[in-house]
Amino acid sequence: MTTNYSMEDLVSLCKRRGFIFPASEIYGGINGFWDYGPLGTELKNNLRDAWWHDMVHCPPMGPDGEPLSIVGIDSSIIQNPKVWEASGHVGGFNDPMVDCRETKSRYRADHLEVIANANGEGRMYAFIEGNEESEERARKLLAKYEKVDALGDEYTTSLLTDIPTDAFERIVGPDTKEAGTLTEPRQFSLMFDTTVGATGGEDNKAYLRPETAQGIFLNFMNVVDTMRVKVPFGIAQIGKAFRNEVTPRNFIFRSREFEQMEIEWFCHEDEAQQWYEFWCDYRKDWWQKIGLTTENLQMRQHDSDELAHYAKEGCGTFDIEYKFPFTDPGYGELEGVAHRGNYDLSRHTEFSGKKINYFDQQKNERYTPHVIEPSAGLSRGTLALLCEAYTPDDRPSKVFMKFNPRIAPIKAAIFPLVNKNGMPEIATKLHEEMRKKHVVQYDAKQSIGKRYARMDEAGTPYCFVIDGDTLEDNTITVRDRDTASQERINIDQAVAYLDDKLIQ
RNA sequence: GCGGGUGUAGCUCAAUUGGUAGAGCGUCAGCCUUCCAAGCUGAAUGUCGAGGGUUCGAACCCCUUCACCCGCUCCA
Repeated sequence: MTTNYSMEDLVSLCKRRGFIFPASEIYGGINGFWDYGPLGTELKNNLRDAWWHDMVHCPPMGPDGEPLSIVGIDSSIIQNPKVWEASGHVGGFNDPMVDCRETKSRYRADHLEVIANANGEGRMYAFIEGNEESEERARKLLAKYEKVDALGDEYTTSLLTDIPTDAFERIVGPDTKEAGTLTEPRQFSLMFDTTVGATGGEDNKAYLRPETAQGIFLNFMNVVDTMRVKVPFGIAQIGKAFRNEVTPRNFIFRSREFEQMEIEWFCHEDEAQQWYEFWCDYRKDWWQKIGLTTENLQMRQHDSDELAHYAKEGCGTFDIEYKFPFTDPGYGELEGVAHRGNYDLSRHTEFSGKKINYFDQQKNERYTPHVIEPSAGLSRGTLALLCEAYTPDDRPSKVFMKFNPRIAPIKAAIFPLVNKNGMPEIATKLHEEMRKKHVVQYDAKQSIGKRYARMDEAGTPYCFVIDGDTLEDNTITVRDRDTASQERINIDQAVAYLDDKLIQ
């Protein structure tokens, strides 16, 4: 299936119908931030609640036929800054980067070396550390520049980071022939920092979490000590995370403030592989269950060179990817299932000096559990649901949102066919009854066709209409969003009818 | 961060060679309407993305800036 609409069409509908707006729009917006409108909030909350229900309150059956044990937490966005040193986010991801103005290439400053004559005068040639081809090229160019056949000992290499910045104009980049094209090393901090306390100052610097996972690791012992859980078990958390992405792009797909739904599944090292496979399969099934179609989903194993620092060992990372309009025919990450080993718990043990492990009484064994992490994007999931639902059609609205009823922002609408002759009274009564259990809307304005069309764009799966016959025989019509077909049911059965349709 | 493009009403878009903005749809109100944006009448909404400059005069030309889109780069 190839996408038959553009992302701009979807963005336009989201704006028009109150799903998603640009953040601080009246001030010209702000790059990488978005606000959820009334319908977008309902949609996102429905996805969030479905996940929480299916993972925490009613988790799946494990391989042994017993339900999994998963508990939830909600940790603080700001933690002690040492957390991010232990996690590897400070240091590992604060790499200074160097850009080449000529070739537009970007390099990590600490991965570049420079070769020059020992007195440090004249041109210097940069190359990529550990890359023979690159180094050879630099040596050749330097030899040519110095007009020598071979470089002797008087030519030495040094780290780019040791070169004073006023000498950069004499450096030739790894992929260019001109000197002075490299920028000064610039810090790319992908974490937002902030200041705790009213007095401010560098000593009070803290970070907005770049992932919710660490909050779970921090509370591992608290949960073990209070919840009577036994390994294997999981801790789930949903919440905001913040990353200073270099290039926010593609609507809410890559934004700087986003929401994650993460489970850290703690297990014994010997069982990690088995659980890893379990979670890969289960999580893909779950996305299908929530309404994404098979042909738009794919599983992709990470190559070894793209693995995160915490996933270097163990069985790697699987991405569950969705075919978004802007990635089509490719796919974009929706959820990553990573084997984090015992990296995080070990690091926190090391950095905090506190005991973080698990004692298995039956086996009489104390160990640091391994972790399988199904980490899903709530924002990205919401976007995938919007993309999946967007259905161009020849009906009056030209498009309708084919949400799975379970996650639809509005479950049903109640209309009097005509706004008189006793119909509004009956419709109002039905609306008041239905809204006690479900998100429903009442609409009596304008023609019935317009009202159906409005609900089509909002993705409301059912419309109940009170008409002339209702006055005679107590029946109403139900109109199905996807087919526009109608059936008659007794008004007394309307609530049960909707209940039934929403249980899936 | 780089290159290209775009920015006019809630949405989609017009506005001749620079002469202080329009349409369709939507929204709202009234009438009318017994099942798919119907009909009639009427209404509201824009500092033309923002700031500066050139000009007698700028939506239009120039500069700066912001946001969005596409391609690089990045994406723990």
